[in-house]
Amino acid sequence: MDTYLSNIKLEINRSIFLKDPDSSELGKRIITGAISLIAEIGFEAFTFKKLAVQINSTEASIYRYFESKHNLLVYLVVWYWRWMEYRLVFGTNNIEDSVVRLKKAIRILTEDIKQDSNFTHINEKLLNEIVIQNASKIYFIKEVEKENKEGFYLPFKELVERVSQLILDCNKNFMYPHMLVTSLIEGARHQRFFAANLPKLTDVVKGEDAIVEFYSNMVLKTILD
Amino acid sequence: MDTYLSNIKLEINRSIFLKDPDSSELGKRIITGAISLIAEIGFEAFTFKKLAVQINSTEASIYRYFESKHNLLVYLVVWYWRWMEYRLVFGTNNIEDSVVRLKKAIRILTEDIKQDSNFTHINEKLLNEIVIQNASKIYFIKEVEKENKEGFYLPFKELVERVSQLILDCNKNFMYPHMLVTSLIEGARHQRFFAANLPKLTDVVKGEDAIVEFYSNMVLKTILD
DNA sequence: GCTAAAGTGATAGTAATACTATTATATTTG
DNA sequence: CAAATATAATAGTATTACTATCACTTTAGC
Repeated sequence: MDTYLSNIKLEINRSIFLKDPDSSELGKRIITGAISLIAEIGFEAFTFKKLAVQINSTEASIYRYFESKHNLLVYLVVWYWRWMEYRLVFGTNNIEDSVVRLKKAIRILTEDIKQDSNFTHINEKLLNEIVIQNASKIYFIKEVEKENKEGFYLPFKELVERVSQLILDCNKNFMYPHMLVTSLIEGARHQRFFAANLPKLTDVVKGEDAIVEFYSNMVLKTILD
Repeated sequence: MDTYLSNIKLEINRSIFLKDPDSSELGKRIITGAISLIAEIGFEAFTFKKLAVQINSTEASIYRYFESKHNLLVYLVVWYWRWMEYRLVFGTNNIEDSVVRLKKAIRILTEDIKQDSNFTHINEKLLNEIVIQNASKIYFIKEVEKENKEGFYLPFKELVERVSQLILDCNKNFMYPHMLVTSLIEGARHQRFFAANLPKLTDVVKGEDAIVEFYSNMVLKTILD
């Protein structure tokens, strides 16, 4: 198991929030509370009013941090991708062999998430569940172009670009690295959702992690001749 | 180009609607109008009130067909997967060679959608856009278990099962056919969305259809040794 | 051709949602 | 200690996602 640095603060694009939730005690309670409440009742039923009750604050106070519940979700998803990128860079550092490095990267991106205690007010396991169910809701909207211009998808794009480079390190002639990486990252999360909720749509194998196994195999066979 | 049968009626699970929209003139106007309005303003901004104005009817009348806008979306998506299955069965019929048949199936599932005039009140090109942006919203919800029991996801599951069988026809030992098929079907639609809105997440190649090419190659390399 | 039933339209109403605005009271900072 | 800032408390608004009622019209069965 890798050991990470303690007390990292991940940088989040300032246009996502009105006031940095990481800059105050209330801000952190908003994030902690939002993660637990969205995981519990789902994003559709989640409201700032309910969150305010849960964290003993008020709707108006939460609106000083985020202009909408949509933007709060964007914040959580963006934080998640920055965290993934951090895990990826940390976990693939100093691996010389490009294929070994890519395999490690795929494992990091597709494995099940356990608790990570480096970011005290964020429950990564619950956040992972939230991302699995809701990540695509931040871009499958009419306002995608506008939010793209504001940089909301940059962390995801940068993660995809980084992994694409790892693929090109293995086969510099491979033509579709980005397609492969997005298929891998989104696909793996969907498989976890299907395994838990719609098992006929996936192939659950007892014991070892079929999802990591499947995507490792898929990527390597696709890029190598 | 294949020629299909005319005037097919696709069977839709009765629990999705209150009254079959295919059984009346108003019902068909609701479907036609919903497709054009959702494509235009997006599912989030879409309301029965706005739809009523567009089709010169009333909110209450639409509620006699669908109990919620969510269920109307389910209807559209379910219709789409039944239509895809129809295209698949029709298009792979009488192909003896299992690899040739699978390649044809992949093309049918991943190619860009042109107009299909067999279902007069449904604009398949617009419906395809709606499915690309909104299909996952019918299952990424807290009520997934309940809606699964009502059979809302059956058409998608049956399509996935059918393609999984085509894969097993090529390699009966392949362990993860469902994972591969869902990665393929969802992935191809996401790539089209990325190509149009977030091009850094995909690899657009001018001229031929990179998406069909990529997924054909991915599937065949993954299943064959 | 009449009656009953079903379909549709018109209108009204409600609880909840997603905010905005205002004022008062704490807390922090210089 | 004063000034600025953060938060709480409260109220209010437009919209949404429905539900309910009643009247009118079309259709179907006898």
